[in-house]
This record gives sequence, structure tokens and C-alpha cells, in this order.
Amino acid sequence: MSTQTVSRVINDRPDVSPQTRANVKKVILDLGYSPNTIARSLSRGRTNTLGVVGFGLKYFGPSSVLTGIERKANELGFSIILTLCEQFEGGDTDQVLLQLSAQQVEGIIWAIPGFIDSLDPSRMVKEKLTIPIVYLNRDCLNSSVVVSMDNRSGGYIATEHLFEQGYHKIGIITGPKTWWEANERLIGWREVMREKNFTDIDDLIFEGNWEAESGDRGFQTLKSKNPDLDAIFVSNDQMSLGVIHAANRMGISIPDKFGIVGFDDLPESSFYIPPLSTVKQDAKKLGALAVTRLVEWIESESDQECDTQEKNLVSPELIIRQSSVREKALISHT
Amino acid sequence: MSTQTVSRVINDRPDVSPQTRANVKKVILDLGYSPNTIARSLSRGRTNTLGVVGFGLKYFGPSSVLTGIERKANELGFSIILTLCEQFEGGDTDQVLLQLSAQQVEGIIWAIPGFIDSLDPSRMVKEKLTIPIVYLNRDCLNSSVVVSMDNRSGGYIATEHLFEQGYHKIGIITGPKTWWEANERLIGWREVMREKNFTDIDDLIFEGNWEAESGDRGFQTLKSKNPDLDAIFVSNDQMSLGVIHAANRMGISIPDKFGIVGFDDLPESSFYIPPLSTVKQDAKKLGALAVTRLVEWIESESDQECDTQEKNLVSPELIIRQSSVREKALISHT
DNA sequence: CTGTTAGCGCATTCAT
DNA sequence: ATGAATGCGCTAACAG
Repeated sequence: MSTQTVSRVINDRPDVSPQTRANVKKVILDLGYSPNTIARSLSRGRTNTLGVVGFGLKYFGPSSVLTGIERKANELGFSIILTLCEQFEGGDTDQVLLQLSAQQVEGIIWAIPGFIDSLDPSRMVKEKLTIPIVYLNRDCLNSSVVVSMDNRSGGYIATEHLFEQGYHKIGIITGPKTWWEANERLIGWREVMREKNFTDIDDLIFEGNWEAESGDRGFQTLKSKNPDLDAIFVSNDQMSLGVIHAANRMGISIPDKFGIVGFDDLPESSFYIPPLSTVKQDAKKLGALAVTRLVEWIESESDQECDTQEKNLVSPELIIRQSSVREKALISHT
Repeated sequence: MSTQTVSRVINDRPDVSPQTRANVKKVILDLGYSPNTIARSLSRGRTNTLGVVGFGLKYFGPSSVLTGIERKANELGFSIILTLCEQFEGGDTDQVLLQLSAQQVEGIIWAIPGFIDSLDPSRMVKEKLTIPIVYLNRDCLNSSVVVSMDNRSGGYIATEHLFEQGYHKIGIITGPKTWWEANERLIGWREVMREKNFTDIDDLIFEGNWEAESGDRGFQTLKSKNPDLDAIFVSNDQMSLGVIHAANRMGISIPDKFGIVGFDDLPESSFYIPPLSTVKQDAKKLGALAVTRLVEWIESESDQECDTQEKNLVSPELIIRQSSVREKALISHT
């Protein structure tokens, strides 16, 4: 019995007699044998492995993205090698990319949030690497494949909703301004404000840091600068909680005197007091989409990088709960 | 120039002349060459790769554990292949283990929460596999290496604290009773109740599902069964939020009329209203510890499985905020 | 249908 | 200090 025959059986090749095939299968089962993937990869020149570079799993969004990535990759027959860069070690990102490349991943998902002064891989390294890289949640300007949440539209619908509910002066608490996502949400807000003919809106903007504590501070700051402020679009749910906290402490009732819309739709945000209206992003879907695009690219073999940059936007959805609705109609927890 | 010389340079072997070494290094840099890890693994018989099997990243705990695992593995020079089993596909776990083994991981971290009717790998497969497996957060009874949070002690200190604060009748909202962690926290609570000479405590127990919504239901149920109930130990922070929500709706003021202690210490739980007292678990540390133990085992070569089962408990810490403190002393958000 | 030959890229062992 | 031979476990290409 030669190794080839075994190889054929394992790979379900047609050219084996049913007899031998059965025999081989039986022995494989008895021995508990499983083929060495490493050797197979070396021989085939394909690893069926994807590299994922993330920024940390502290927040719900990134965790969901990763889940989406893993599930979809698994479904398509790819394994995931995970690397997390929590701290901003400059230049280390090149190292990560090189390492992944050395491990022969067939493609990379770069899920580091797009900073303005970013810890991106250097152009030099990127050009040397021939592996497909799909970027997540960042600017579309360059010539790479980028898959993103439509943060801008999210900011827009949130703000628009607040106006529709009869609030008159709407501030924003942003994420750190170096983050692409934070900026996009801000732009969405700006668009609505422009349409409503607001000018001189700088005093309506507070830069938070994604943490609840900064939402608390943001509310105080904005409210003191604008006593007539009656609503805020808050760029994530954690900071929204901080806002609720501060409003509560200051005796400002939500949603009667003050409206809030958050961003993310954490599982628990429907249990805030009051339940939080928010922009829901389907991060799992985003992750899955990134994998789909990446695998398409890998499978296509062709070196053509980007064809459809515009199709890679995932739309968020406005979830209306009590924190932004003055009428007493909506009380159910959805 | 033979491949050997290059190999020697790459692996920092001493027996190369400084001259050639410099040359080779230069060329490597110019070419942007990096060694093929796959081939190296095949040749060396070592992959420097760990397999991690998780259950999902929906909650803060598992995400933090994974972060801890990745960071520590990276530090020790190991890569991580991640597999997530979100759904209970029975028997599939064997598949996962086999797959990981085929990928030649040098060890596995099994971070699937310990269910009673568990989706554990089958004994058959486990015995065939010669790879070290470290289990996370589960029972210590068997002969494997297990690294866990000390959930029991967590339940104990939380409950004890509530009594110390002058609450008299203390219920518990548990996680799903099939989870080992949920059970352990319950046991901790039971111990205190026994010490306080409570009998017939079944009506003080409500089984939740980790979600905020079940905390809400739990509070209502327990309160209606026990009108004199004045505190609950809630087995995670999300459910605690549900409890706060329900209490608020029913006009029961916290902490004056009712005390709550949660479990986890989510980043935002200090911004609940009121800020939540909770049992903080350092999940990153737990993940890191699992990796440390696993790598020790791998490096030790010896087939001796477990030496120090008892050392692998990580202690949680009680964080006291307002939800369990009647005096108005503590108002800071820590 | 089955076996033989060769090679994936590297590292170990032994020569030189 | 360097090079040549050999093998890791598997598969592709060809031969029988």
C-alpha cells in the first residue's frame, strides 16, 4: 500500500477502487490518523489560512467583527491566525505583517481602526507583500479593498431622527478625532446640521474617548456651553450611558427635557434607564463580508486589486427606544 | 552562496564569518525575504502554534480572556489559531480538536464554558490526541490541567458583603444552571446562607440566562415570592442592569431599600445608576495564565500531565460602589 | 486503478 | 567557516 493511494483516498480522488478505498478508510479510522496540514500546505502551496490583525477586543464591536470573520472563514474552509495590537507600538505593525506573510497566510484582514495618524503598515512593506489585504472600517481613498460600516449615514439618521422628534438644538459627542469612524459619524451629524441651517456649531461638539466617563464629561461641558441644548447624538453606547448618568445626576429628565441617541446597540442598551435609542451596526455581517471579499480575491488569482470599492459598505439601522421619544408610546424593550 | 549559510544567518548560528553574515543580512533586507514558517515547521517538527477554542465573544469576559491569551502567546513566541463554537453542534467539538491536531498545533486551550451536559470532546478523541490541552473555567475533578477563576469565592465575598452592609434576606440570580461558573457562584452564595442559618432557600434562587432581560424577570419573581427580600447577588453585570431597571420601574430605591452586587466589573458598570458593586474578574490574567501553563507543559516534554492543579485558580476581587452601600459615603466612580 | 519519482523550503548531520 | 546530502509529510505528474 503506497502513500499515494492513501493520499488519494483522503482527498476523495475518483481513481481508487471501492475496495481499497474502504480498506484505507477503515485503517485511517482505526489508527485515528489525520493528515499533516503543514506538510500538505508546503506541498500544495496553499495554506487555507487567513491572518487577522485586530486592535483589541475591549469593545463589543470589534469582538463581533472577529466573530463574524471566524464564522465565515470557517464556513469557507479557512483557518484564522489572530494577532492583536492593543498598544500603539510604532512600526511594529510592519513586523506583524511580515510575520503573517512568513506564516504563508493567503490573505490578511486588517481590522485596526483607521486612525488619522495611523499605525498603518508602511508603504514599503505593503508593496513587497503580494498577499491580498482587506481593510476594515477606514477610508476608501487609496487603492485598496476596504470594507466598512456606513458610519456617516449612521450619524445622519441618528441626528435627523432627533430633529424629527422635536428636539431643537442637537450636540454631538464624538469618539477620538483621530479615528476614522468617529470622524465619519461626525460628518453625518454635520450634514444634518447644515441642512437645518446651523452655523457656528463648534460649541456643539465634544470629543470623547469612547468611555462612559467621557460621556459624562461631555454632557456637562456641552450643557454649560449651550444651556438651550436639548439633545445629543452620542457616538457610542458606553458614552451614552455616561450622558444618562450625568443628566440623571443633574435632574434633567430623559427623554422629556433631553434626547439621546447612541451608536452600536449593545445587548444591554435596551436596559439603560431609559432604554437607549441607538444606531445598530451589524458587526458580524461586516466581518463576514470582509472574509467573503478576501476569499474572492484569493480565489480569483488575478492580480486586479479592487473592482467594486463602493459595494463594501454595510448600512446601520436606527433602533428607536425611549431615550429619544417624547411621546409615551414606546415602552417595550426591543 | 548555499542555502545553508543563509539558514545559519537567519537562525543566528555562531559559525558564520562576520563578513558573510553582513552580506547575507543585507541581501535579505534588500529582497524583503522572510523564511517560510511552514517549511521550517515541517523540518523542525515544531510549529510554535497554539490552538484556541472559544465559545463566542459576545460577553466581555471571554473577549478579555482571548486578549490575555493572545498577548501572552505572542510574548512567548507562539501564534494563535482561533476557532469559535457559537452554537451547540453536538459532536462537532471532536472535529475541531482533530482539525487543530492536524494543523500541528503544539497545544490547545479549551475555553468552552464548562457545561454540565457539556459539548466536551469525546474521551475517545481526547485519548488519541497526544497534544497538551489546558481547560479554562471548569471543574477540576478529572485529570486534566484546568485554569479557572475562583467563582465560588466570588459568590462568597459578594454575599458576605451584602450581609455586612446590613441587608437581611439575600437572593441570587444565577447564570444557566448548566454552566459550571454559574454553579460555582451559586455554591459561594449557598455557603454564606448556610453560615447565616438560612434554611429552605430555594425560593431565593432564580436561574437567569446572563442577559439583562432575565435579571429584570428575576427581580420581579424573587421579589414577589419574598416580599421581604432586600438584596440580591446577581451572577453578572448585565443581569444586574436588568435588576436595576426593574427596581427602578417598581419604585424600589437602590441601595436604600435594596442592595445589589454583580459579577464581572464591566467597564461601564461604574456608570450604572447607581454605580454597581461587583466582583471583578481579571480575565486577561486568566487567559495569560492558561498560556503560561500550556507552554510550560509543552516545553517540559515530559508526559506528566498535571502536577499542580490547585495553583491554577485566579482570585476575583470585590469592587464596592453604591449599589450595595447604604451610607452615602462612597460616591466616587472607581 | 496503483506505484514510482520528484520536489515544496527549510534544518540537521556530516564533510570539507 | 562553508557546502553537500538527506529528510520532514505530503501531493503532482507521470509510468505502469
